[in-house]
Amino acid sequence: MFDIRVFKLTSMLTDKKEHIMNTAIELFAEKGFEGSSIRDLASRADVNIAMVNYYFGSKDKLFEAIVEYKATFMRGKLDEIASDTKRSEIEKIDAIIESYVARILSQPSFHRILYQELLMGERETMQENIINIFVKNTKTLRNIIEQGVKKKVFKKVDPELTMATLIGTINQVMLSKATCFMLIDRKNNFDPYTDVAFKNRLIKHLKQIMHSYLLNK
Amino acid sequence: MFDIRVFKLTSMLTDKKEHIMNTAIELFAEKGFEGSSIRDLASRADVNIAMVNYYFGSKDKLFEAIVEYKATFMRGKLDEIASDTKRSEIEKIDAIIESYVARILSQPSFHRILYQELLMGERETMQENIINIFVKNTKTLRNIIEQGVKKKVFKKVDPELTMATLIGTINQVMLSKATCFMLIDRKNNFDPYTDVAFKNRLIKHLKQIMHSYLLNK
DNA sequence: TTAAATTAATTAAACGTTTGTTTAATTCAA
DNA sequence: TTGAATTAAACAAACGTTTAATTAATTTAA
Repeated sequence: MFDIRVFKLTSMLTDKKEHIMNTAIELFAEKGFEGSSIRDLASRADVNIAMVNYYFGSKDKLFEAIVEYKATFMRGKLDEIASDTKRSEIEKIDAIIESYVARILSQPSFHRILYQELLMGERETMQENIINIFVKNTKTLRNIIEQGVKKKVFKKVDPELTMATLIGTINQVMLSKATCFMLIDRKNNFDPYTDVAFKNRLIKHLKQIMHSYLLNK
Repeated sequence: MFDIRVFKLTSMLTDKKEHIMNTAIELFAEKGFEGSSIRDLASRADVNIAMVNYYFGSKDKLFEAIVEYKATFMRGKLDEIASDTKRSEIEKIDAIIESYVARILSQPSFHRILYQELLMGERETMQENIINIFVKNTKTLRNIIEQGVKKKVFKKVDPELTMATLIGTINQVMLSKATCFMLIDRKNNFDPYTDVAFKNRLIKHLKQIMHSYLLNK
């Protein structure tokens, strides 16, 4: 009984904070961090303006809290794939492609915020935090490619720019609907974030291009 | 004598407008459009605050003027390559890679602004203008790939996502130093926008990956 | 060519909003 | 009764923009 009530309180408390953060993610993804106001956020989240500062201290700290909060979703999966001894190098690449595409599709707004922030030169401390999220994943991916090259199942490729191709291709179509529509034939009611056929098409393309580029034949 | 004075006046007038625009490009690239204030811009450009509105009408129209002003630099070259009958399809791809990399390196700040804007959902009319800049180039590139596929010198690839790979790879390393440093080994005093060795490395990688993916062997 | 009239460029100051943040009072739950 | 949660109101600062006055340049007229 007591436990339940404590749990309920904590849960509700967290709920409200999380609700603000999730609303902020959507808002920032739409209008950018600078383009979003706390009043706008409070209105959307249906909370008082003062609550944002009450919970997070400031607008900047709200952003940091979001990164901290969502970053955990991004860790783990890649290392799991990398350390799987049953998979070959190219199978690991395939698994990473599927995992990375799925991840972005599950958190498209958050992903856009991260790259919006990376595109800005300002707020260096924020940049450092965001970069740290990627750096680990980057190293893991590079190790797989370098291992494949060493084993001579991969050609002698440029590991770093190969990663740029992999990540860059996905970002190019996933970061904005505008660029996506630019590239593929624009159709009514088409949403790259929810369209399953497009997801599979993207995965297929990435696997094909990586196979033909990486594999020694 | 009279002619010289008229020329000088016109030149200086344009100079001042251009000076404001060029300063704005640098500022927007650093802090984003929303993150930059007119006071900041006026201070950097060493002009009075009112001059921005005097010349351009508003902050939004200044942005439109910048796009209009710089967009001309981006047209022409691609069509020239595409319509060259002396070049084969793969030679055209190679030429486009070199041209596109060179173009971004010559206007890195402007290019960042374009993509910052694409990443935002807001300001739809601006988005349309920017998209129109890319759409034409995109079609030209797609035609070349589709032509290569038809002639069976290229494999049956996904033309649209192949473009995404080409453009996405370049953007991934060129749009922000942060992502660039993330991928390649970070060195002191390294600047991807001016480093000639890095430019050649990127071009080499793109050619290799496109050759191995596109060409029927 | 020169003086007056006209137009353009430039300025400092102020405009009304909106911004992020804080306060002080109040409601709520423990 | 204590402390946390919530509120409406107000804060100063910064925002894009406008104004009205001044300077500079150009055109017009004598």
